[in-house]
Amino acid sequence: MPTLTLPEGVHVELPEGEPVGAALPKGTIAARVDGHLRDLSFVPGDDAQVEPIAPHSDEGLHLLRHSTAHVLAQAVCDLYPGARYAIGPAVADGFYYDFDLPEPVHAADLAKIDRRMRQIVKRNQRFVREDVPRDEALERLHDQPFKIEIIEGIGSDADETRDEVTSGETVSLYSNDGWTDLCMGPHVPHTGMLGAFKLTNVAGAYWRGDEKNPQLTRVYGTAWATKDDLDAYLHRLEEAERRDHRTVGADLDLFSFPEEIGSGLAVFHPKGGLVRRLMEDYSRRRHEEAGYDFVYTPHITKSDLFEISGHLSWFADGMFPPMELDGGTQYYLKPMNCPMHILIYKSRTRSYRELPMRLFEFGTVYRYELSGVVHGLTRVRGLTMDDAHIFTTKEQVGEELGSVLTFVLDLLRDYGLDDFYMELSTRPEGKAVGTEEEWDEATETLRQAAETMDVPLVMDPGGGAFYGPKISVRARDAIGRTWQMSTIQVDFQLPQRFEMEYSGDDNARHRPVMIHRALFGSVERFFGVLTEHYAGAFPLWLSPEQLRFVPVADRHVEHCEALAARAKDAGLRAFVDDSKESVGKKIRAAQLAKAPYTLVVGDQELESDAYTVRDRAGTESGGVSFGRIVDALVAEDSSRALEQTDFGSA
RNA sequence: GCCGGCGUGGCGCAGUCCGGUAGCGCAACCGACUUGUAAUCGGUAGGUCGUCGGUUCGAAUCCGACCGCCGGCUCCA
Repeated sequence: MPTLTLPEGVHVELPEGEPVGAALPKGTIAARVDGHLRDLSFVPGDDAQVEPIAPHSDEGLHLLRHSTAHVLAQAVCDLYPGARYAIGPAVADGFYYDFDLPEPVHAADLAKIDRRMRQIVKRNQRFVREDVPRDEALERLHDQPFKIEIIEGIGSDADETRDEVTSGETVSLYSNDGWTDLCMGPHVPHTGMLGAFKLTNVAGAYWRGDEKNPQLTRVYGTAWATKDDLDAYLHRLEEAERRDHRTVGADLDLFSFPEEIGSGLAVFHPKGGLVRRLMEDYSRRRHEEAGYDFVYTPHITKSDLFEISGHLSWFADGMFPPMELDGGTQYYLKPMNCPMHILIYKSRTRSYRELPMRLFEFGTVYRYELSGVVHGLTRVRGLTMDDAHIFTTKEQVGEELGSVLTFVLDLLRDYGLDDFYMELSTRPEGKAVGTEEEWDEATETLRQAAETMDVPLVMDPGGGAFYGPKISVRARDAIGRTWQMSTIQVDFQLPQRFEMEYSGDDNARHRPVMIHRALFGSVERFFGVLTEHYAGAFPLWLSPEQLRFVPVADRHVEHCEALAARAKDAGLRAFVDDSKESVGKKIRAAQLAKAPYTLVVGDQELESDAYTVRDRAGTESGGVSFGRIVDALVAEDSSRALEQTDFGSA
């Protein structure tokens, strides 16, 4: 009977034929053996280097979630005889399992499946691994066509799952209580180690992610190391729901999507329009200071333009269908601004002295997004890009990219986002124009610029646009979600397609390089993200309303109006709530409207000219003069502060 | 586009399974109260039940198509 020595000095005896995991110290699941995540029933020998995996670690959670997925499949097979199971991996925050079922599963059925899963958990069923020849596996899973398809694919050149555990000669099966699944493992030792899980929803998903394949039923769940972790996660979900820009947008009267206009086409109401204008105005100001020139271009164009650019051959499906004139000429709504900006460049011959040329436009474009993907303001069919195209010489690209990145991060911070990472997306195989050398060069230029920033960089292989690689800036919001914000792309292709040129100092003609960049991406989407980031409580400089007056009685309205006029003279957005409601009700209305500051004005204030400031948190500060309030708010507004002013307690 | 769910006054919902011509709360409007930091009281008005078609003596309710929304999948220049 060999003995295994774990790093923390724990000795484990290996009973013949028993999984080691069961004998591991409490809180330890599976292990890392010689650098590989392993099922301890297959530890190669007692001289192996074994590190226990903590349940809270990424690997620990992965094991937990994948094992819970097995239990889910087991429960579904019990409850739906004839069910065929496909794949069930761990994913971020949880797991899913895909099934082909004899009858549809509805959200209401999840409770039933959950109960069955908990029975299985209670029985402490061992996860037992067997490595069997392929023929035997095919026989044992003969009524599971998806598993057969996977087994037949194992070991082939296209198979990426192959490693030294799944050799191709044999395949590994994991069984508990007679239910068997094809699986690389590893798993937790037994089902009793699971429990902090919850089935969350049921949805359709294509087999192997291909829309040409049949659609399966996917059951999603979340699983955590402890009940507290699970509760914390569910709480985060609730918090995200509370911040949902679609709800907040309706509650605060910011925007709507009238059905009569069409799917994915937003209208901004006065308050939302004001916030949007404040966002745009600041962006314009900064772009002007950074040397951008503002241009305007039409919304429709003849098909020629997008034939030259290549958009029509790659993205015709994503464009609204053309309008055809009598002569047969086709006009399209523009899905991109770049070709229009290129034509501005091409309107006359250009000199190297004019470069870099930076053309900026809040350009409204239309994209025919599939009906199922339209989502609030974050995925729409009509959107306004804060789009700029920078034309540079080849020599200038590196430096320009560096300053663009600095500019972008700086500006995003002003809007209140400061936790970033960058993603470098490379050539999409089979969906790209230009030579591999050009792509390598453009990618390398981007990488070098990105590496000068003090922000982490991750790779996104194959994620680039058809004309060039891109850097995406991703930002984490107030509750830790990441959003793709700005994109910066280097493009050698469109300058070629449009035969762009400039005269160099050598009196020869040269081809400029083009940088595409959008900071908000889409103004609508950025608006939605900020709404969720702030949960509707925008910082003062972006708030549609800054100071609200609540008169105690009708006789105080006049004084409030006078104060509001003073505030407006100082450049503040002030509002008097003269509705005939109780003070309590008006305070409540101000709070629900996320008014940054509220002043209740009654007889006391008329006499003393000292006010009690109520902020969004409901904190009251008394005895503040109106002059001081105005000065403080003007300062908070102009500094674009993210925190509210502290007036101190009275 | 695909799978599943859903669509009832401005908003949130009940009624739909078991057809018999709509109800609640908030908001709006009117009146009383003139109010001190998160909801004063009373009253009034407002809906061809997403749209079109079908079944039926009769449809919010059953069937079909379309439009739109929600959760995923696929997609995202």
